[in-house]
Amino acid sequence: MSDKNQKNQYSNPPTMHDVAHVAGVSQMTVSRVMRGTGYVSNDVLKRVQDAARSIGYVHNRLAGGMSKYDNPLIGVVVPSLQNRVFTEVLSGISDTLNNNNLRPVFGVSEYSLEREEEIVFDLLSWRPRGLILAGLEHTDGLRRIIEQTGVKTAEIMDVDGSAIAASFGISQKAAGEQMAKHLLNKGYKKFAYIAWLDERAKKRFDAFKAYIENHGGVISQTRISQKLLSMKEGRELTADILSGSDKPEVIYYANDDLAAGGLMHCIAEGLKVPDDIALAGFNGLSFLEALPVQITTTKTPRYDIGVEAANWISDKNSEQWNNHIHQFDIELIEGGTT
Amino acid sequence: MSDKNQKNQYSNPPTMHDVAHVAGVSQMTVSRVMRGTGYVSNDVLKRVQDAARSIGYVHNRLAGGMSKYDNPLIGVVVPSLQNRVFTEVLSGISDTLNNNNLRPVFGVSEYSLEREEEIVFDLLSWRPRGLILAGLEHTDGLRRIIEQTGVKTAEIMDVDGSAIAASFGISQKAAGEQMAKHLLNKGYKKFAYIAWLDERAKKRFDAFKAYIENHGGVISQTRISQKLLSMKEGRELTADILSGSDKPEVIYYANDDLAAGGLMHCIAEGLKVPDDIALAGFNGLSFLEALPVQITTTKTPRYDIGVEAANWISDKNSEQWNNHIHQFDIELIEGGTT
DNA sequence: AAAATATATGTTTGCGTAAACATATGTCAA
DNA sequence: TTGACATATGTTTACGCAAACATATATTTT
Repeated sequence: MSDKNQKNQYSNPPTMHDVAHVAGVSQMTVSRVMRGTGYVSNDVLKRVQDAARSIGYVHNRLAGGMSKYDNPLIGVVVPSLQNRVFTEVLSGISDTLNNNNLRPVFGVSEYSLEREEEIVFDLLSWRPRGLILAGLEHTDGLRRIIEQTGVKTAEIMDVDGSAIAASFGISQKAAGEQMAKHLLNKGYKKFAYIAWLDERAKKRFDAFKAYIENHGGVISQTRISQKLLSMKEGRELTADILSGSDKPEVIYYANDDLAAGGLMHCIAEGLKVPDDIALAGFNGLSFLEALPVQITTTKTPRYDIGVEAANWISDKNSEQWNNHIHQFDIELIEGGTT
Repeated sequence: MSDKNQKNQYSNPPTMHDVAHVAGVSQMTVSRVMRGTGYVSNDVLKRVQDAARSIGYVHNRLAGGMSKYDNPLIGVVVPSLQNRVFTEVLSGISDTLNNNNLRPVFGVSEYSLEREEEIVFDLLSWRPRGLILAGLEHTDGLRRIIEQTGVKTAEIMDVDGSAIAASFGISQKAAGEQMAKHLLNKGYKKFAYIAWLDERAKKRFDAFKAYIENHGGVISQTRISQKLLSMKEGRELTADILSGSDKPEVIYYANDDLAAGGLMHCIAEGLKVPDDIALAGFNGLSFLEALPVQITTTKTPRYDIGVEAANWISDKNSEQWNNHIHQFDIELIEGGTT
């Protein structure tokens, strides 16, 4: 007699039929209770809930919604979990989906479009109600399968390009131009740039560079790495740039971590920011406020982008919003000593 | 003639039968191709793949694995996505699950055990193969449902306590003691502590405090906040502590962000670290390396914890490892100027 | 008091797949 | 030449649930 795993006489794991039997109702009534739809009397409601609890029944969502792309699941693919920007967007997405009783299923593309396509293909096997992708650049195969399956898809971070259905983000182009304009107005003419190969950073810099060069400025040095950079590399590359004889007046960084690293170099070397050298970052991460010197940066509404995208995906009546572009405002934060 | 027999015009969305018809094979053969199991000739393999692509078929995992808790899905619940520690663990989990062809389904508990239970209940409705939870503290209801369903569960971050099946993390107690010992050896006697109400930080501090007080030291001030703290609050609370007359020799922080905030205060005020005031953090986040002064901290293998937990969950033959505790080594990093 | 409506529950059926089993052909050693 | 085994494919069936529809009982309206 191996009743070791046997919780009771019912099937293991228990099904709605088992619950129905215990509660003395039909399986369909149990289904109604579990989903909270249709008419159920208070008496039956309680009996079913008690029965379910007593035999350890857990609702099985795989069985019912087998055919349609309409499960309370949202596929989410981001390039990386190591980058604060994406985890903040994710946080907004996660919170919002929670409020709408949806679960995110995640994938990380590692900044590879091919990987992204693979992951999306895999995620679609769960017939999710929607999909959230980063950026507007995707493989043809990915676009095709999205069109064929008709999954509702939101693209986040970037709005400079054409969306599959809806995009939520900022104009990278506008951000680059705005920063260029601001720094030129401050009287700076000679710039350096530190970044890594990122699609959105590139869009930003292209706009930045064009504006600078069209208005009498010059970008005298650039350091563009193939691999992901963080604060530490920001410090090193800044040291590298400032060690030469051709010193810039400003260094523009692809993100705040790099810029903060640059600031650390300046502090360690006793350089005054922005008098000896001005620094500009991107994102407006909150930790900047804790630094001894406020770095100039562009504040982006990362959490809100996640919230809005998730809300759009959750909204059953938003199909008509197709080809919708939700461009978020950015704010240039001026540097200075705090 | 019922139109059921006339599946010549393919259903929308397409099914394995549709693919089978196009490829001229049986549905079962398509199933074998999709899952890459059993025997399939190269000729058929290619025909099926082409057929699937041509009609835009996407594998449907909801249909087959309807009954068992054995879907290629892992439920993951973390307290927060705003805390770098968890996103790094998540990163390890995500990478490893990817390698094992498993997908994470996420939930965020917001440091609430009740919320955690709700989320787990919801995640189980997808019949995941496994579950990864943070910490060893859970509600009774959660423990019960895990036992009843028999889902393989890994608990991460902490090993000071008893695990449901397996735990992967560090000994918070040992970390607190190690730091206490180190600082006492350095000759410090008077300590302050800055933290927020976190289960694991509390375990650490309890051990830290006990050791300090049993060895002639004193904790003269503490600042314990109810809400999440970051670098900025670290700076403010440090200013607060140092503004009084009863100045400590060392401040121990619950994490590196707080400690870095403290360092920023010292830099802004021209205080020498560690001569005027010593600072100790926890985690060993990589950004510390970029700071002008290396803060003393405890380095924890966050990514690796995620990797190992995910590996254990992925391993079909790891059931026998029940009641397995995987305690990771920690490393005390001494501060100093870099 | 009959009809209309709201509320509450049950019955039948099919969703798309994979397990279990059945069948067929090819290959190789004795 | 036999049969043992590897390879390749097909058939039947059950999985657990929810949609569609049917029925039954209360409650309200006319």
